[in-house]
Amino acid sequence: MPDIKHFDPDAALETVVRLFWRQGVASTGIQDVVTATGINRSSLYATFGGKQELYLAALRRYLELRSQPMFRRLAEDERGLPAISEFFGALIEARCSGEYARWGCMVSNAHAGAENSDPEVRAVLDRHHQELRDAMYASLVTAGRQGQLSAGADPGASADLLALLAYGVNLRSRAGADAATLRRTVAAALDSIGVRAAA
Amino acid sequence: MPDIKHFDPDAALETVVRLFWRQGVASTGIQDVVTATGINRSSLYATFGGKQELYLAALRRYLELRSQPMFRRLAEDERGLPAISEFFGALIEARCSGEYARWGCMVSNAHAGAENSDPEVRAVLDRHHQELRDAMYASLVTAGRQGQLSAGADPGASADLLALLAYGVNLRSRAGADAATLRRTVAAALDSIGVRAAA
DNA sequence: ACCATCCTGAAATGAGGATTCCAAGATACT
DNA sequence: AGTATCTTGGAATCCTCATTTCAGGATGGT
Repeated sequence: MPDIKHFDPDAALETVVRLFWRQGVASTGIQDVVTATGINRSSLYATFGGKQELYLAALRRYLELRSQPMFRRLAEDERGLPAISEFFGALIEARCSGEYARWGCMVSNAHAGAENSDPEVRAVLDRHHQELRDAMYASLVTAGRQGQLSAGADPGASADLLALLAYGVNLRSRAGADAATLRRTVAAALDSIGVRAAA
Repeated sequence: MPDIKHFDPDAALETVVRLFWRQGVASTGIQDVVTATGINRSSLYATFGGKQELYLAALRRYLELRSQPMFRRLAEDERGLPAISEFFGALIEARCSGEYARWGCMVSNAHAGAENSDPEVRAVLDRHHQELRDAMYASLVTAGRQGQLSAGADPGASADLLALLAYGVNLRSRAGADAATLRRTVAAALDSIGVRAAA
């Protein structure tokens, strides 16, 4: 009976993700969204609700479609330290070159803004951190099983360390950090965790 | 001949630092500044210029009065690894409890926002990073002179790593990260750099 | 062909944003 | 005391913000 939507909500939300990702929620107006998506204001509000709900939907989409696939791949990779090395390699590549260069990570960016005081946003942030850390942990346990870890290394603390390192990479890359330096830093971190010359 | 200022620009700027630090520049209005400082709009603009100049002045003040003293203390401390450990201890303490708990670091926060596209802001960010890294490096060289570093450790790469770790601590603490976990993570990082049981 | 139902476009709303203007007040030197 | 010079308070400006409203258009089941 009713009329049908004249646009694809999924494609629209992807466009919104990129807007909020690059500029942050506080610096992005609804007008920017209207212009970028080509959707009318009314349809926008009818489909997604207000700006806060739109941001939340975009943040959740980022977590699900951008972060979690990387986490899963890392956690399920059976190679141990090389998997972690590859994870960081891909991260630095994505942060420093290509379409999203210098955008940082949408979730990391959310940590620093005023949006993190919203409980629902905070929940996404915590979930992101938990899953990142857990993926690191799983990969480190795999590495340990294969004798890749140095004697004193604690997988739990190392997972925390590597997770925090990822946030550091995300932040500094947004301000123009050199990819080669970031790679060298990550290599040193992995080298200090693993048995010498394992990474 | 002229009338004299009826307020203390230095105290006012300190108030502004705290506003921008906590809420970010995009979420802080000039009205907020007027209310918090008690200064009139006209005097504000006559003294500091517009919002962007005010933010820059606040950011530079933060770097000079909050960051640099910590960096200097670290660089000049002759104890080596214990100095680095103490630096992170004080950092985590400041980020997780007391007056500025959950505010993060104003410079780290600036990395994630849209303000980082301003070249003058970017310059402050780069300067902050350079000085943080250099202080770490100096302290690591001191540690190396005293035989506190493990055989394969490279002071340069380790300095990069610890600097990025600090950004991670700043970010995650703003989203409510547990102080004990952060301490444990830092301890593990230092442990992996130093000779066993040195930190 | 009808019509209830939803979608769309553009304008309207009202709050809040940064910035400027100006009259009135305060200052310190002559 | 007079006056040039600066500060101050508060209103005024103009723009952008998020959100709502509503008339008209499109849809698909009957």
